[in-house]
Amino acid sequence: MKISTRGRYGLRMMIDIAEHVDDGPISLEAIAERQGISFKYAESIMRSLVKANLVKSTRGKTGGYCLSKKTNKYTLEEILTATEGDLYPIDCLSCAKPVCPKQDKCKARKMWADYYRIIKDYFSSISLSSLVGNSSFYEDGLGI
Amino acid sequence: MKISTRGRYGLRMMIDIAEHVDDGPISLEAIAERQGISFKYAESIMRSLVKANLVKSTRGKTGGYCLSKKTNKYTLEEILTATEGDLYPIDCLSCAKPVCPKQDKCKARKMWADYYRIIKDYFSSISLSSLVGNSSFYEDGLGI
DNA sequence: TTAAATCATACTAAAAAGGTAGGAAATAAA
DNA sequence: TTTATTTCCTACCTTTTTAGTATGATTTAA
Repeated sequence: MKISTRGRYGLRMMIDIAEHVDDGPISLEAIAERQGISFKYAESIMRSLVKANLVKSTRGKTGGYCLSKKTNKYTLEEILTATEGDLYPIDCLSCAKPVCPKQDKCKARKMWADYYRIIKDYFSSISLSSLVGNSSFYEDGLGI
Repeated sequence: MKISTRGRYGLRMMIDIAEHVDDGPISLEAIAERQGISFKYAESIMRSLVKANLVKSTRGKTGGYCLSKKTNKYTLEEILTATEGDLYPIDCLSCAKPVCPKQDKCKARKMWADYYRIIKDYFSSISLSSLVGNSSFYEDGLGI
């Protein structure tokens, strides 16, 4: 039930970029430094964020990373999914996984499905912007 | 973010006992057999349930396990905590763990704390009885 | 041309998950 | 009282995942 460091660090890295959004491309070295994450590990997490199109990279000297949209357009759901993988509590809820043979008789399945819906809705309801700066979270909603 | 097999199997074992609550002590062999869990692994999970006082055991011939209270008095929160460990998404929310030095500056902490509250409330609101038999979950509430 | 940045692949170590083995202790029934 | 059947206990093993590292190629502004 724990979230991994990839998810936690990835979110912090996104917050870091968001807080320096006016400084042009942010180098990974700066992000890793500020966040206290090793450069190499941060690099591997950042690649997940790039692949998910959550950040844009520019290579070469003065290169770095910047956001691909406004901070209030990001949900934690997409950030966590990109870094952590899907949010299913159990694999058999995923269409991508083989169907559980006991599915029809399973007494717990609906409970897990409802649980998934709740946490997905929660993370979808929180924008990156609500975690940035001094905004004390929940102050501003998504899309504002 | 995945729940482990201990949590899932533990819950199914509890459901199994609840469904055979009138048959006297239920042997682990019968439970493991019905649930398709290896005897030895089921044994290790069951010990967690016994230690948490969720089930009572009787040893010797004709021994087995039975519930220590009525099925509608169990919440999934206590069953999952017993088998899975605490439900904190991140360790630094736990009093038992060392305090995070960045705690005060952490932009994500409140979000994680709220998340924890939501999932804890969810599991606390669901009784074991609501997963037992043909009751299609949510039909009966806790304490009914 | 070069320094500074990302990109890409592969690898390793530690921890957690998942599961097993063997035997001691208790108890009802023969 | 013996025996079969059950739980209890400790220790161990294997596999998977997590967390992190190493090396070098590629890109690009200065």
